[in-house]
Amino acid sequence: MTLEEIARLAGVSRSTVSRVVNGDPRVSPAARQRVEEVIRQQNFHPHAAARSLASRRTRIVGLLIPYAVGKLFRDPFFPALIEGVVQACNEADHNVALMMETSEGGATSDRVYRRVIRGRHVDGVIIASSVVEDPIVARLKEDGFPFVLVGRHPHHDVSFVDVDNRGGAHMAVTHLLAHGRRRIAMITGPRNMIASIDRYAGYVTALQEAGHLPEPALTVAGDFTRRGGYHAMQQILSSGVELPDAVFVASDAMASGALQALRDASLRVPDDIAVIGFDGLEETLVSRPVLSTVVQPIEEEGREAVRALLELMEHPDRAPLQRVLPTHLLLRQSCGCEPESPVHQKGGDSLVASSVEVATA
Amino acid sequence: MTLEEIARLAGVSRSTVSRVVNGDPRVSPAARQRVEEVIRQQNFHPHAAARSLASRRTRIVGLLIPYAVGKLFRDPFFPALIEGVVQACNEADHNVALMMETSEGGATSDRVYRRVIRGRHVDGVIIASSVVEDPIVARLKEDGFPFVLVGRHPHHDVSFVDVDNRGGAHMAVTHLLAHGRRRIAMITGPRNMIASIDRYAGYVTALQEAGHLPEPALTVAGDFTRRGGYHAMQQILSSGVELPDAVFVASDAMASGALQALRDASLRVPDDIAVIGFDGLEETLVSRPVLSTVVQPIEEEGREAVRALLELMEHPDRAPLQRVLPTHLLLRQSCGCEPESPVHQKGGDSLVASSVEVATA
DNA sequence: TTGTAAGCGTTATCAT
DNA sequence: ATGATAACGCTTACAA
Repeated sequence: MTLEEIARLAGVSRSTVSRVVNGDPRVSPAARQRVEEVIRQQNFHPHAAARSLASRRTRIVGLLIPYAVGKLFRDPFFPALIEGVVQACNEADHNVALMMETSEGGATSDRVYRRVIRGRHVDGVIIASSVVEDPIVARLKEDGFPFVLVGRHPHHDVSFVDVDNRGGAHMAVTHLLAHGRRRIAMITGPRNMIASIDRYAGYVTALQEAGHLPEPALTVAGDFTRRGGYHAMQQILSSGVELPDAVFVASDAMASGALQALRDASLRVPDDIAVIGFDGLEETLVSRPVLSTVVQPIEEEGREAVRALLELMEHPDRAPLQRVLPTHLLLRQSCGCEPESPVHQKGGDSLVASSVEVATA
Repeated sequence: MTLEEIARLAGVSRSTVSRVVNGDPRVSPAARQRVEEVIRQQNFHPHAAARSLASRRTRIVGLLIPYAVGKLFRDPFFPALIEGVVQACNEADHNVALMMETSEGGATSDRVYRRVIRGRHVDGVIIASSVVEDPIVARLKEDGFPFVLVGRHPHHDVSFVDVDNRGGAHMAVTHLLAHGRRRIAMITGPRNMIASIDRYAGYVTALQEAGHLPEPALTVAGDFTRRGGYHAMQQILSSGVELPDAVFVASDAMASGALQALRDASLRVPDDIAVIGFDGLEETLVSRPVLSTVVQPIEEEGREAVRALLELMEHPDRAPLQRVLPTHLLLRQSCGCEPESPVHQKGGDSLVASSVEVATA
């Protein structure tokens, strides 16, 4: 079934059918109705490749998971991001192509890049969770290919959507200080990820504003996994220096591991050590005590990335779009805000969308 | 840059360039070399849409996440499956399009279906985690469109890749019986998912073989989430009947919740109640006590689904391909096999690929 | 081994 | 408002 056949059956020309399909207003109501009827009868749908070839756009958005963050792909962060991206794409009648660099050393990377980007398989690309100085950025810029980063980029001339990592971290640490905590440790993410760096920066700033200096032995890098958080916490506990009375952890998964390590060390949370995490994903919020955390709007970030990309594709020489979404504190047991209770908290139900407001569940 | 221009620069015809690009052997070494040189110089890559239009294949595989399982998408099961799918696609120089039904009632569903399937946007589809009698199956069959289910289907005429859910469950319950447990409860997954049904069947069979009858109050359905497992366990504990001495849980996420509920109820695992989960995903294995579980090869399942689909696309009228991958037991603390230890276990490191062999970490 | 030429099913431009 | 007609960039018989 092709446009041509529909045209014949409806007694009009190919062009008219094309106009109907594409919602062009320059069609008489009579013709439109006849064509639509035939289309329905024949259950016709235009051929994607033919369309792309003629219109020079695929209506496909690429979602690239760089190799560097592939190991984190099992973290619920990515499903959340994907959901947001797909949702926005569905609304805009676009498709999503998932690009993952599955082997190291850039072998797959290069093949995928050539096939997908240079082969014009997609109209634009969203890069999930960028690492510092990812070479793909330079390559895309050079090729003049529309792209949006999830996670900010130091250069002023690239588009990105980010969450306020620094502000969120700052709020969390300031909150711990308000609880009277003075020796605040931090478990960061991988050092090559910008989000890690920003969260650390917020931690440092908050301490400095309170007249404290971050102590090197109290900052340990994890890898965003639960196990990484466990080991990082152990490392802090066994560092030989005076124990901290609080710890800010750069992801909920790591915070969950840290809680485990504290339990294994017979330390009470929040009595001995208060804990605040980062993410606010439902999946990782359930813990004993219930985790206080910095909530970031991941799905919204995905949606926003698509919106930005579509705009960039529409107006290729528009100035770079840079949007930072607010984070907010969700205060519960692990920081000492809520009393212990034997029932599960409904995390996420009372979240509000503001960077300064503090929600209590 | 087009084939035509490459041809001109290399002093050959369009066809020759096409042959070189597609690895056709009918090209003289001299010509091939010249063409390859020009292609490299110009950094040329064939236009995907033009290729698809002429060859009538897109080299795109659709990965469909039905709406019914969308809520489970945050479970690490899906990232694992996706990784397997993408990996196999990369190897075969195919792309993967992610299709999710993001709104209920089949609205998005229908739009996505028409656009992607009928618009020949993809050459075939992998359906992730099928529910009982998903209408999409009938539709794909009717359209004669190549597809593979992840998770078995009762009909003999559809292709699928599955894991041995029933056998895995059977092993787990039999193992609990071998530990001398007699009142074995089960927390199942959603009742409309075939995997849930199969795991329950394995549980029932194992009990029956041992001369026990499954007790209704000891079987509760969860939703595959941690919170669901928590509540299901609570329900079992408060059902009024004699407490079980073991519980088989249909997913590790739920098992993790169940462990929490047991801890909150001051019951000791495995002393008072032994627990075995299902999944074997690294992410959910970390717990106190370390979880014994049925390991299923999810990534491999994804890879295998792609292989089956590619074969089906190659030979459209081949008989349906049905492949069931083995599961195996990973025995650790929660069933009573390993002594308690304060350090984290390295889950997944010692896994073996056999349905009967029992691995101890 | 190489080239010629006819599609593939649309969109887009230009008349009418 | 409608219809010819020329792209779009490639694959694929078929011919040489």
